[in-house]
Amino acid sequence: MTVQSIERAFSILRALAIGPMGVTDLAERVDLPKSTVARLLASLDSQGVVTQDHSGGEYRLGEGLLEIAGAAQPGRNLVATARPHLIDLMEATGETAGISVVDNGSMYYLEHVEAESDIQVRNWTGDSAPLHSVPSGLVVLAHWPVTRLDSFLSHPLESSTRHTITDSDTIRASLSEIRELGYVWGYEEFAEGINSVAAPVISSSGGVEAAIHVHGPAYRFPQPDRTHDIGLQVSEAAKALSENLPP
Amino acid sequence: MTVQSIERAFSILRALAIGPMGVTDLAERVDLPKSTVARLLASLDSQGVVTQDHSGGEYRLGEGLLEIAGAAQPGRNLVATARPHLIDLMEATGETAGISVVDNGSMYYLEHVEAESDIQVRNWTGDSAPLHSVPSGLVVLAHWPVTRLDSFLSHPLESSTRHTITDSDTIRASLSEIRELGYVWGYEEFAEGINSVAAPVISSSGGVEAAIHVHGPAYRFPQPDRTHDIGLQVSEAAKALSENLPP
DNA sequence: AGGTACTGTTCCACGATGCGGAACAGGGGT
DNA sequence: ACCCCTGTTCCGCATCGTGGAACAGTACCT
Repeated sequence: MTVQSIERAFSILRALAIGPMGVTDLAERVDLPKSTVARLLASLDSQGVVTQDHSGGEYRLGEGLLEIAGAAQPGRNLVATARPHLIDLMEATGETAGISVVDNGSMYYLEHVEAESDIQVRNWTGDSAPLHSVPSGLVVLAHWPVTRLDSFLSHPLESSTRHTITDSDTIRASLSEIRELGYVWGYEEFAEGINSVAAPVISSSGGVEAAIHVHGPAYRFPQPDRTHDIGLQVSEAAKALSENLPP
Repeated sequence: MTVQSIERAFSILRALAIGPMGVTDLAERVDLPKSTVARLLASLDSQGVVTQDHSGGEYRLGEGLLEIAGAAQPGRNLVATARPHLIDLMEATGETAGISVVDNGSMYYLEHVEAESDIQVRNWTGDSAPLHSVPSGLVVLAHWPVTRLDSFLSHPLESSTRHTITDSDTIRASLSEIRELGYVWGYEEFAEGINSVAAPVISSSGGVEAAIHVHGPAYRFPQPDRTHDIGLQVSEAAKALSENLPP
């Protein structure tokens, strides 16, 4: 069913992820005979995923691992796990649902599930938006440690539309509300004619790496009496996703 | 000399680095029987380094790979980046300073900087301690999302010494205080005769992955009038480290 | 120097373990 | 209904990995 050597190889890699170690320590840690660990390490070494400092020294994780992992674009299967939730949201609201991640100081749109409607927001996948100008960015900011938030807000904030909020104090004030509520609405702050709600996806380490959201044309979305209702749905979906995240 | 299955497993991973593929394509690419590839994939899947979209679908590289690879660089120089701060702390307090990370539900002691004193706590490097029994674990718990905290506290907590706090409500109550204060003292809770302070190292995503701490013999550490003073120093050091962490 | 206590590495007979051809099961497309 | 493709399971065979023990270095005390 499952291949023993692979299982063992990866427990070795995981052990090495903690820090460089020698064969003996490693063997004890993963509870395997030293000779076995040595052989597995030799194989992993020949694959370039581990290296030893000087011949006969400690082992550490190698470049080869980064080479492979580099291709695993951040959030590749975040998308896969998120999809079902996005589809639910889309069906519940009738509007486009999506997920985005923090990338290089902006929100990067990873995936979209389109509404079944003739008029809908365009596919934003692959684009980025400034954190302060989109709800998804705001929910991320709301969960950042203060020091990081301070340094972000200390740079001047640009406007995307005439509705964009660029005053750092106003933003700061809204963040605590966002933390309480669990979601936030944005009204044409990034693009004219588009409103959206977002909620944070929280990883098991407690950090916020992503947000999911629903976008719709401002003239019909949201129905004024459903803002809280829809906000809760997004928040629920985000919470559900947070819980069955891979790590 | 070299383990066949590992060699094969990594050629599969390398092939998947090109892009998501099905078993058949993959088998042809790496020139192996389909059944063999399927079995290897199943193993890799159980390790979380590959995932398939929907049961019976294509395979792609998984999050687990990033988890390991992420530690390839930053993990190794976490210690390097931390060292100067630990040395500062050690010199300021005259006691041993260290850094530990969460590993497999425990705090794992990564590195120690020894006090320049004849009597000092032993080198804890490489050992692990239950999260609830050490200050470093408590500061980590204090920054976990509630759902994860709940599941941790739902398991029975073991005592290490007669001072270990095992009541989940008592712990829960102390966590909010820890969040406010930024540090926490532990008095002989994990080992008799040892007191320690810890503060959380917060990554750029907002998650807590490590803690730094100062340990000393209970008879001289801390001087009762300096608990807050020393706590602040540890907290400052942790904050400083958090800020020049590699992303 | 001479020990001692480590380290990582190699050897090799044994048999558990992974191998792979072939048969199976489940979807989509036509 | 078919066909063709997918990923998955089965199972006997022997290859391949296993792990104890012996080896070979190296750093550290006496």
